[in-house]
Amino acid sequence: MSTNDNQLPSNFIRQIIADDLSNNKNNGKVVTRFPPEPNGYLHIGHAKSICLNFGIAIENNGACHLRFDDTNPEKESIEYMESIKRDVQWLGFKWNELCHASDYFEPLYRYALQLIEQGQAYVDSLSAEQIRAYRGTLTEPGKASPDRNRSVVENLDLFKRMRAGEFADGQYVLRAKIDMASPNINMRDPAIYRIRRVHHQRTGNDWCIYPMYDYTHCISDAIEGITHSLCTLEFEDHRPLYDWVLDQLHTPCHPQQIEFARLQLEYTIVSKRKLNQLVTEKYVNGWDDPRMPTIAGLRRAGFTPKALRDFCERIGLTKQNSWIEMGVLEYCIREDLNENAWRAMAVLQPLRVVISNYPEGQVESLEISNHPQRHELGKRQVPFSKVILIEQDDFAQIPPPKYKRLIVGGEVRLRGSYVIRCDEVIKDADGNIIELQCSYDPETLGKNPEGRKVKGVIHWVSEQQSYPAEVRLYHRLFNVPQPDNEENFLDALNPDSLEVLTDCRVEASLAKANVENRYQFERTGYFCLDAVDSSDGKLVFNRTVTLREGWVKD
RNA sequence: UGGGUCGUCGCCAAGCGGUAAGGCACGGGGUUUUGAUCUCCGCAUACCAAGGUUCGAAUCCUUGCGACCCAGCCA
Repeated sequence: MSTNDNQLPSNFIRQIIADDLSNNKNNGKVVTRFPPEPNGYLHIGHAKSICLNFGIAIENNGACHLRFDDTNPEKESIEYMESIKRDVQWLGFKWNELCHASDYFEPLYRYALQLIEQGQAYVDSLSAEQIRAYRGTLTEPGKASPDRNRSVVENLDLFKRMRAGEFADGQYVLRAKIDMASPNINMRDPAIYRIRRVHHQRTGNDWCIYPMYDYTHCISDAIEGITHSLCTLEFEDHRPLYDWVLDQLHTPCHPQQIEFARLQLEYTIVSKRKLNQLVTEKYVNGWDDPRMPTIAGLRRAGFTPKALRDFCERIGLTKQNSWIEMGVLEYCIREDLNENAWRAMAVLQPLRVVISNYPEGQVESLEISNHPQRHELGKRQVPFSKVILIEQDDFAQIPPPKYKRLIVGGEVRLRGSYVIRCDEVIKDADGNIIELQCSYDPETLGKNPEGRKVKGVIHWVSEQQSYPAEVRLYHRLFNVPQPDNEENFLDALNPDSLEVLTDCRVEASLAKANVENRYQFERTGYFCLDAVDSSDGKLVFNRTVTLREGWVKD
């Protein structure tokens, strides 16, 4: 699909690519890559990168690779790889090639030999602590390791023996020989290979040395013919090293690294380490807990791929560190769901209403539209009877100002049904309201009553013809806009982020609800069936997002 | 004077020397059998600050100020 790019919002990366194309750089090709390390689940910050990389490729008739940056087997797993593939596909993207940094372990090794032969890499016997001490500080230059001038022959021998497994983990490291006095600390002879006897999820025990990110990433990009290597701002300082490696090795192509600001969303975190901690220490129920900002969590909560893609386009792309308000994400999902979700009625906290003048035992089938604007979505039958359930909040003995729901002696419209009047409140011995005695106006089905205006409309279900359900209301996971800035982000956790309602009743049509569908429970929000905890006999709904609130009672 | 990057509305963000787009949020009208949706209107004489160049500066120059990133054998 090619896109008319003057319809897409301009951003600095689109401009760079347009310029490159007009200069026929890379022979007019655009190849990008999304390169996650498989050490956790993807989150909404990754969604931004996915939409960027795949989007750029689609817009320019180019290609985008999914590449696993799997050079640190200690933290990586097949489970994470599978989840990443699933999430990228669910977001609606197809990779042109599925790659792994580990596919290149052999060429990477040969390139390292070349660097050594060129006198641009050496085997160092300093310990990690010593290397840190030799590196200097932000304001002071580093100093050379005693091994820095080891001969090429000796370096070659040692590096080959590193690979052969003759040395213990940590005993040696291969370092690029650049500049120990560079003001850019990344250029002070960075380590590019370490000895680590760890089973690799793909290469097994073939290797006991593993290449480091800075050395691997640029070469992987070059091998794959990537034209634009898009990454986040913290790698700006690494670009000189990215370019240095490729310059020494004379690779067939030299991709351009371009950095952009990572997504920061208010009231949430996108640090993999911290998300991992929430899961392993059971602050949430897994990576796909609907409160998590992971793709899996958002999916389970009922977010749609379309809404997430729209969000990623709306937030823009710059080099400015910025915080996106939750309102933007909520707007995106509401916009999609408002248009596409089927309407239904569900009473979350039921209050029994007996319609005294309605015939005992009669059940009427009312036909109600599945969508108020999109009539092509059809209608459904909703049973009405003498005893119905309404929301406790929709009745008030002492109404707050501007209240337009049910009050004693007042009238209200039952959505898609009749107008009822509340005649009497029934209470138990403790004074709790347990039932309302109401009467209905048989002349008000499908038409307004004569001579009076009924302002309020409330939802309802028939007591007998409704189904029990559990409804989970999710609130923000954190109480502060920027939990990452707290001393301890766990202190900012919202203890009430999960609210479980177990006495809900949903209209009959929802008994056939399926996981793929999204529903608007009229007047309360957007919901979907929980993909994990629902079963044939049990309905569990997750609230994706509330409806926009135009009126909030005190 | 360690290096790198960034400062345009409450939050994002266009703008690339010709006189401040757009979105979200917010406020106010209208429609509505969802306090939803939809719709109309309003919302920066002003672009971190101060100088300078120019007929003309958010855009160019100078000097300040502020914020973020970097001292893993993580990515």
